[in-house]
Amino acid sequence: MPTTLKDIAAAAGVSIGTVDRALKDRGRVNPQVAEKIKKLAKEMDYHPNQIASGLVTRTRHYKIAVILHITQNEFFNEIIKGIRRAEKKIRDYGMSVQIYTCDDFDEKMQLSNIEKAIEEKANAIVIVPINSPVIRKKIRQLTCENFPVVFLNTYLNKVPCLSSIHCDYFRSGRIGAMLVNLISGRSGYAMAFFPSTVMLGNQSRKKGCEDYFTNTPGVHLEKIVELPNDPKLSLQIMAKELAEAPHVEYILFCGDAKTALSAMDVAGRPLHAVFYDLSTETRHALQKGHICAAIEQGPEDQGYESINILFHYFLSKKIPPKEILMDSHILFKESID
Amino acid sequence: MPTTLKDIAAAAGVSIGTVDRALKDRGRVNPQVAEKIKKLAKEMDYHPNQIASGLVTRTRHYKIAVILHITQNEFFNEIIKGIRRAEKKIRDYGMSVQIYTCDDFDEKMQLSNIEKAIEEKANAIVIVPINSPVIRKKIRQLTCENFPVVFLNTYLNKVPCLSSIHCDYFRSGRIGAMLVNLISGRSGYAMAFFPSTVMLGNQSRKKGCEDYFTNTPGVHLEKIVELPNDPKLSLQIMAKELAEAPHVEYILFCGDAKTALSAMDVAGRPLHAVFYDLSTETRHALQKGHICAAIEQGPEDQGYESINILFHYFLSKKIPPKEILMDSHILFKESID
DNA sequence: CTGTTAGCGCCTTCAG
DNA sequence: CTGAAGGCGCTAACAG
Repeated sequence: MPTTLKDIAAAAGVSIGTVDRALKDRGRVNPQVAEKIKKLAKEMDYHPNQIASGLVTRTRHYKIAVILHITQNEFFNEIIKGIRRAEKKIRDYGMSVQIYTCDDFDEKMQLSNIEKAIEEKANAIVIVPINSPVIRKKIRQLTCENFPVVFLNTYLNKVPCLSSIHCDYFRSGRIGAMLVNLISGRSGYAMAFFPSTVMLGNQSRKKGCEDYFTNTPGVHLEKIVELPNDPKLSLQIMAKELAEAPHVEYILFCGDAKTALSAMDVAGRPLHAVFYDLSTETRHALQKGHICAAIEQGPEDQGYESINILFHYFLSKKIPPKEILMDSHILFKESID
Repeated sequence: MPTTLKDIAAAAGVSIGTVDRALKDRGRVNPQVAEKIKKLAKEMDYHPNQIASGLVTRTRHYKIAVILHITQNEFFNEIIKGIRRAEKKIRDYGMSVQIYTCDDFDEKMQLSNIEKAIEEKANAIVIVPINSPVIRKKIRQLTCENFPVVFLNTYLNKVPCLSSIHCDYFRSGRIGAMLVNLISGRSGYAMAFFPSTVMLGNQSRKKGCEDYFTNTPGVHLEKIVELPNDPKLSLQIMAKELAEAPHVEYILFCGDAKTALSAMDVAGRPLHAVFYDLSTETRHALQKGHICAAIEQGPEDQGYESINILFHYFLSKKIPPKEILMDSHILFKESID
């Protein structure tokens, strides 16, 4: 049977109140007594019972604000799924989650969402930060005031935060490149289409991709095309690029799957593709053999983990790692049938 | 703020005790009152607070016995890691885990371990069952007596249990086959080496592999070789098979990685291989490019989940799914650098 | 500086 | 059939 505060109190000949204060460094306790208690706790292998603490924590009603950078898309629906799963768990501990959505990449709106969250007494913020001066300044300020901010899915350069959760973009870029090389049989021509590098994660992924191709023989990477956030425009650009480079047979794509599938259709020639993320479309395309592989970047896990670290932070003042990298998973048709 | 029993009691004008009895169907409560309470609970969106229940459950000291089929190996060390992780979590709830190891595939010893566990008042068993009549009979009997038994990593045909946790062997077989086909550039000759089909999971994996090759053009599968549990003997067999089929360039392997790497070395010609599981050796071989890919079959998750379902079973009488399939993950050099 | 106690939500036992 | 009360381990407020 695990040791409790009561056990230690009995062993030390003091009250549980004193033991609690000593172990949690809440002061107001004779240093020598505290020393003795701490030693005893170690000897008796004491670990605080988290669920009992949880019952107490419940009365404090911690609120977590989740601030997105867009209204929604399929990738973020997955992230939200993870957030909801975490929410279910932390509810028993009296913690709650409030999600603030945003017109796509509207920095002013994101800023006002931050302010609204603070007004509404949020105790922490999970944010998909838009890379703009106002947002950067605001978050710097919050972190300075010791307000916990967690970056989700992407991050900001030189802006401090409690923790930053995202996939390993660089590695993800290398994996994508490797897969294209593999499906090509290590020859021929490939083209990569990546989203705007305004989001820093995308820069990193691009670098990973470049790193692989410059260091590995095999398929030749014709170019990396950066696509805008607008689907129609993206489709045009993609179609044009593919038309202008008829020797390209292999594609690495990150963005809205529907767009890419249309562009491939328009191209009117067999194209072998690797897609990032596993939207419904991507899943179907994979099943039907329209694309060769997909790289899933753990959106659900990211969402869950962003809430989970704040849960532990509130429950036991546990400082999370500065950066948490989630795994990417490689999927083929055979993985999902 | 989430609804509590107290809230419902107040709303219904009865005591907490009555509400509790009504909602948990513990009887001894006026049917009409019970009806009213249940309706109220639904309306007020009541969900029992798991951590509060946990504090109470603590006094019951549930014990889970984990019964392995071997002393240890690297794959099972990972499984045990997952079990330990789960143990940490359930300790607060007054539950404990005791692991019983076994001389390799010694059915008599496994049987006596089961009996020992029962004697020592285990409330549930997680077992990697050896496929032998005595074990099958014993487990059938236990399940008949409503004693919770969970199969871990493998299962027994027509032997009922509370739940069975393992990877999707058939799919895992298909994925391995697909990877070999992919790395071969869809031509040439391959050979597969699988462990003894005494463990039913291995049968399934083999079938998945055969299924893929009979339905997919590309590399030709020369044969599937079943390896014994003995490393030295395995090495001999593997070396012999590879020597007798000098045209074979591609290998799919499941078993002790060191054995396979030695055999590949002995063969003295370039061989491109896909290995199951991610032992230290496999990881190194992957990093150094000695093998092309690995398929990780989630041992850590399996271990964790086996304990976790019993945790929920004890905490809230939640019946787990009959079968829980864990994901396999595909790994290349780029996934682990 | 230290001890005592109420209470978090739930479950169980014991009275009524 | 129903209510009251104690207790799980921990925290915090208060009394000493």
